[in-house]
Amino acid sequence: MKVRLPMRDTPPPPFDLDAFLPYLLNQAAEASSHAFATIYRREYGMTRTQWRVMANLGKFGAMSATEICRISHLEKTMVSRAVSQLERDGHLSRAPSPDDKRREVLSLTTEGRAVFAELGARGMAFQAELAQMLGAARMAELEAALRVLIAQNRAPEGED
Amino acid sequence: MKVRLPMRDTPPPPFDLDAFLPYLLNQAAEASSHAFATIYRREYGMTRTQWRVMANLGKFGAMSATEICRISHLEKTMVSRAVSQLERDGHLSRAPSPDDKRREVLSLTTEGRAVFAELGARGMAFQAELAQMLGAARMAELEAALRVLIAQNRAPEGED
DNA sequence: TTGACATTGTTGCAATTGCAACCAATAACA
DNA sequence: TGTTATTGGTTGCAATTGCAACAATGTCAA
Repeated sequence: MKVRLPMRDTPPPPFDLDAFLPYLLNQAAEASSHAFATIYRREYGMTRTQWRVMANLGKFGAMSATEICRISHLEKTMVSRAVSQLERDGHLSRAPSPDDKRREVLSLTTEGRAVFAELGARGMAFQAELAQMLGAARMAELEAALRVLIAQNRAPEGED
Repeated sequence: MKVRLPMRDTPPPPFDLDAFLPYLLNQAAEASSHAFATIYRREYGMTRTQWRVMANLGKFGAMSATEICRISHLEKTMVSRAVSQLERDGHLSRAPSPDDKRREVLSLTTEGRAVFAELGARGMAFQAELAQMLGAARMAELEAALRVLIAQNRAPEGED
């Protein structure tokens, strides 16, 4: 049986990066996104930012760049450039807002919607694969935990 | 009771970026790392890569840059530069490997170990806060799920 | 031994990023 | 009104990134 011996001080447990949650999250994010990122990069010539802009327009319909910024938590510079490229590639079109001449209403073109439909379908298939790795219960738990972390740690609107 | 009506085709469920696991993981990673990143950036003038290099040297002791690359999954260019900066700032020192004149054995200086001890302690405190947000059970579940995703999705050594 | 190939770490360079400055349009308000 | 502040979006520029090329060293078989 264990006896409590007198000791000067307990050595502090060493920090282990490989068990540090932000690091694990980052590694999991990179690993899990890799295969899908390859699809929209190689097959559609899109960057991650372009894909996110398209995904938001695909889900929510027409909206302005600033709204996309708020929803997607992307820098407005990146959104501006992604929009230009998506427009150049015929995936979206801009329309001046009638009531506010500063705004531009962005919406997917027919071709953009087609690309979104394809990528969306493949995204859901991909997600199904991930769900299979974990099992449905674990997957749901994971999603819930991630939402807690996001809600509690998200920087409050333009901090830092 | 629901009756199966004849229909042309069921509308496919739309893709929702906000429920896409890679996206959620990325958002959770960014949100959860933000506060801690601020610490090593602002208080120690270190980048994320520098912190990771230091964390690995702190845990494993002396090792070469290439070994750090393998462990941390960082590009060798970034490691090379991070090492230069850490050396410039007195956090680590290089020693030529006696048996292989190409290699350099890297190790933290006394000062580097002190910084690692401080940051490590704060990292563990930070992790404890995160654990409190989720509860111990959820936290353990989360970690397990992340390890599964990493193991199953990690690109097999220099793919792409 | 030599010659082909692999490995370690650095650097050149082009592409990406992000902050700040900017322009134009609108809102707020004295 | 006129004046000032705010907002939507773009662009300049400096810093960061990452791939490819590189020099130096090491390995191994002919």
